Amino acid sequence: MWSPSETPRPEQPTGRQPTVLMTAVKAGRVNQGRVLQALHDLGPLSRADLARLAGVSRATIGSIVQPLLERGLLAEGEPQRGATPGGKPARPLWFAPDSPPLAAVHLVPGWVEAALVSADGRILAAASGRFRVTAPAATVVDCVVDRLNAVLAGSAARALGVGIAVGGIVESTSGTIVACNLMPELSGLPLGPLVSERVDLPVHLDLHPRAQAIGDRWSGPGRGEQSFASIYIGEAIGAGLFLNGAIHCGPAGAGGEIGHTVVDVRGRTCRCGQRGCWETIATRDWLREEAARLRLPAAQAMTTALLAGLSAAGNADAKELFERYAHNLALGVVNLQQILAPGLFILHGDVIAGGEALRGRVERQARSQLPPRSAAEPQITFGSAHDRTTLLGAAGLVLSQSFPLVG
Amino acid sequence: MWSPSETPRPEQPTGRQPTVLMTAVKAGRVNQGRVLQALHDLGPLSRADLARLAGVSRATIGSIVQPLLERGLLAEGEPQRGATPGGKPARPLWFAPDSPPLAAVHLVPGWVEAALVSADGRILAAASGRFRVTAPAATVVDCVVDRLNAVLAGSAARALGVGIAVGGIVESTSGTIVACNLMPELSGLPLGPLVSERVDLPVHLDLHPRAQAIGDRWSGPGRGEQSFASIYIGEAIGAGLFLNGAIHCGPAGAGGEIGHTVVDVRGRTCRCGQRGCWETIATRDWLREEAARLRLPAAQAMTTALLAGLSAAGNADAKELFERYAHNLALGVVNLQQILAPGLFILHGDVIAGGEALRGRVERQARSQLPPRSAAEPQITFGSAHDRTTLLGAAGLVLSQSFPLVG
DNA sequence: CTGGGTATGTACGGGCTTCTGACATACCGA
DNA sequence: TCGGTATGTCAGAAGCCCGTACATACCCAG
Repeated sequence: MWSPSETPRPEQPTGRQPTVLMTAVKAGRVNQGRVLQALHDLGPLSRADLARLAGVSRATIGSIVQPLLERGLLAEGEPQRGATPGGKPARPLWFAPDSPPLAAVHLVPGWVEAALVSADGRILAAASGRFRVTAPAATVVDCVVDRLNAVLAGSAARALGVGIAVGGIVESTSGTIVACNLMPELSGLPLGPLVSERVDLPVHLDLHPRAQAIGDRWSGPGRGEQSFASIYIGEAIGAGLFLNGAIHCGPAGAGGEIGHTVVDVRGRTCRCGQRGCWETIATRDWLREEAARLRLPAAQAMTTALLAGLSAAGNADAKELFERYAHNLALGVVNLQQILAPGLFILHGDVIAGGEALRGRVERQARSQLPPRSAAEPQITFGSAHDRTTLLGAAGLVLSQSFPLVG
Repeated sequence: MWSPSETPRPEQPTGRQPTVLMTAVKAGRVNQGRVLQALHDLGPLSRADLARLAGVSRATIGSIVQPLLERGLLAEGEPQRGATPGGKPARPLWFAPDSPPLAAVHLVPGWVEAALVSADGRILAAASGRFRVTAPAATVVDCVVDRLNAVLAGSAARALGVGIAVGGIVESTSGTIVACNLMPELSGLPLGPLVSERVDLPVHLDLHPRAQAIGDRWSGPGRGEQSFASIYIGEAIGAGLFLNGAIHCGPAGAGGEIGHTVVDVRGRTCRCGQRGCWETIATRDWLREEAARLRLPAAQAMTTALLAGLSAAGNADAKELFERYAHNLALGVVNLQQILAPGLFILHGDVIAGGEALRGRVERQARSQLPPRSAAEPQITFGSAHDRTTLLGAAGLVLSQSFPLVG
């Protein structure tokens, strides 16, 4: 039961994308999505609150919310007194504790993690497993389905669907892994349909940084934000761009390859073949090389946490390197801000260990590098340390697909 | 009668953006916009064609189109025989020759151009004027209104509205010019409301590169494209980003400042204070400096056309510089492609004079700099030489605002 | 000249959604 | 016990899209 929910119509007179019209029922789904989003953004709200928020009548909100209550996705909380005396107390709406859960998978080279997530973002069950990077595709699929079945077994209610986040290049419309540098066996694998058939649930496949961005939006620092960039800085660098209320996705799932934007055209050669990619000066590898050059202690095991410690302890070389690393990180942020002006940048991965010392430095650097005329100063935030964001985002993929926010 | 058409609701419980819901009538407007877009993309189409294109019944298209016919925006053409024999000949729909026109203004330092544009993108009348860059704001407003009245007088039908494209930083929601480096007198000027009051028409103000992108979309190489970047390369560099069927606009109208993204962090200092902005190696100024360094003939008046000529004539230095310039241009394109993957890049401004020789070089350079795994190779196109695109785009602003394509 | 075939445009009822106004409900305080 | 106030709901109306059926217009074969 493979269901990308929007199968492209088979034949079009021209080669371009079809013109798609708005329908009453589509409008209804969009509105349901907007209400869910508002609840996620602002916490439990009564129908009256939602009506004021959207500028519509309470009756309208009632009719939008009704199907969600009947499906068991939402539930009414205890009546609560408002600030003003008098009046009927409002019954806040919130995600039902026993709502149909969402299944999520995070697949990276050699490792897979599956989880069952409640609609309000709590992880109900989790299971993970390792596999050989060189394992054949079938083994990987088995591993994914195994872990998925393990977490699905823990729930009496049938899950709404499965979201899969993959590190690599994917085509989300067909659910196919186009390429995966570190697991070449998976290239061309239609993982979405395969898993969908085995677990008999709709499956949504997408890029890891994009899922991460959705996770930030649903239950991270991006909550309630209209635009932000969610950047992963680890062995590689990628970004999920949330722009004007929707995750950005180029043709065939491209985009977000911010790690391979050139910032130092005469710099060192990147493994992608280009010179001076951001990755060459902003990943841990760069940090360790520079640390070794400066003969810092434990250079080969250098982390942002260690460096922050050395810097705070007064090591001049470490201090300089720390500042330079912040500068390098800020470079990519600044470029993105100039182009898209998301305003908010949520950093994940290795940098998080650098803590407030690093965050503040990056933010200061970024702001000083931007022209003062910029209306809103960009804000830098770190994701949470125990990084379940991607997993939550994978779950959010299911909701995003079920309730599209934009027509 | 200032009308940004979507005045934000006055008071919200929270500080964030309001939740906005979909309405039947909104859906109707969106569908009207989609139909107009399809017509603009594909030329005159019958109702049956449109129905097939959108996958809906002919009756639906009929009801969508009816109000547009009654408003005089569209008209039925002569019955035309289809390819197959038999059947009632289709009556193609197209923009009415006597449809209500759109007014457009292009305002740059020292110069203003106004035009009356028909709905199908023909320029019906034009007027331009100069003013001193240091002139007070009132003078500039007078100049704009004068030229506007001049072109408006030529039409019996009342115009739908006025679109104004401004080189500078604007806030489109309030119609205010936030800052304008080369005309500091205009900073903070609420040009939109001022003009709207004087000509008694709704006015839509936006950034020059964004208007340019809309122009490309409505009547340029971007026609029918879902995503592309429209880049202006002149004394400065700016970009309008058309992403997934909508023009991208950051908070307060920010974004698109691609000229000040860093590509050569150890390069020369930009006037913005940063080092190695794309502008420092991709504008005409760089070209002339390098030409002078190489002692090329007419270095101080060097243009891409001249350089292309010298290169074709066999001048080795010119050839090398030409290639290097193409490389520099490609740098920005590649970065944008990595981040957003628009797939299509429409270049305007000085570079156009470089002709196919330059276009081909930039495209080749860009493709060679991108990893081969990229699904779709980026395409480079030049705008038309007699560049009326911005003016047409300013007119398109009016339509875009009247018929939003995305709910 | 006539009738079959085909494709276009339109009329009508049905379903879905939101909007408006009115009504029942629930709590507070006098 | 009775106003005052805020919440949630019900019924009717309006707007939009959808499916079907019907009138229209043309070609072509006989």
